Amino acid sequence: MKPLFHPDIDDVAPADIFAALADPIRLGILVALSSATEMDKARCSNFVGLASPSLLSYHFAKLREAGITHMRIEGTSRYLSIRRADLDRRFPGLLDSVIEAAQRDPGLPRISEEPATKP
Amino acid sequence: MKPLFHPDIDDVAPADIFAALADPIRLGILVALSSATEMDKARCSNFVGLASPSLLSYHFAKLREAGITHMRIEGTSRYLSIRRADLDRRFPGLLDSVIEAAQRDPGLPRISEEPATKP
DNA sequence: CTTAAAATTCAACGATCATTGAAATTCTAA
DNA sequence: TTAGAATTTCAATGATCGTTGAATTTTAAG
Repeated sequence: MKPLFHPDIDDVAPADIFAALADPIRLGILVALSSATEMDKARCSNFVGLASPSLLSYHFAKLREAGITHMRIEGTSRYLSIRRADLDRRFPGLLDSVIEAAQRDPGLPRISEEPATKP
Repeated sequence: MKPLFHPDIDDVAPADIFAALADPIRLGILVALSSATEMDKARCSNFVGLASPSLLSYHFAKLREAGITHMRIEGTSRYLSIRRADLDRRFPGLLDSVIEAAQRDPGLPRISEEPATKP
């Protein structure tokens, strides 16, 4: 289980960021992440509904390798977070306007609320 | 000479914008355009130096079809401008932070000053 | 040890991309 | 009318992309 690669934020070029944002599924992930207060909502397995596990893995890697997200491994699970401090320092204002734009896009795939209660 | 296609700004999805921005040459065009006060600087022929004419044409079309730029035909020349009002209304704050990020990117191709004096 | 859950890896596919260079277009000016 | 400048179009290229499904890895739990 090799440690995951996360680029130094200063090595990230604007074009790399935009390439990572140029996909509806990845924007959907970002939007979901941006309103994930509880930790459960940031667990990768909670993003099924956006795409198949295999495809999700691909998109998670794109976001991570572009410096947008951080991924932490815990047991068999992975937890995602936005690298907000890094991004805000390097690209001031960008993340907020990106999220705001994406949030209002009716075309984005969304995660259904209510992870289903276990009776 | 068919009139150029410019998408309605409301038909432009965030992912389309980011796809158009995911290229260093196009970011270079955007940066140059953003500081083009005089009209001469917005003429397409002033962007040689960024790429070959044929390649420039390709990138101009990408920016235009994504709703980022407007292109006006005048004789054999074309003049470019950023659709700032449209973009600011639809994606508040986005354009400014994009340009700011791109401007500071040392990796972007840039247009040389001084169009060469003719002695 | 066996099983199950979570996630990644891999090979394959068609689609789109950026780039090149040659040919065609469109307009202006001599 | 011809010559030239500005720009686009076209075909070809190799590269990368998003997607699928099957196989694999990794870890925790019975």
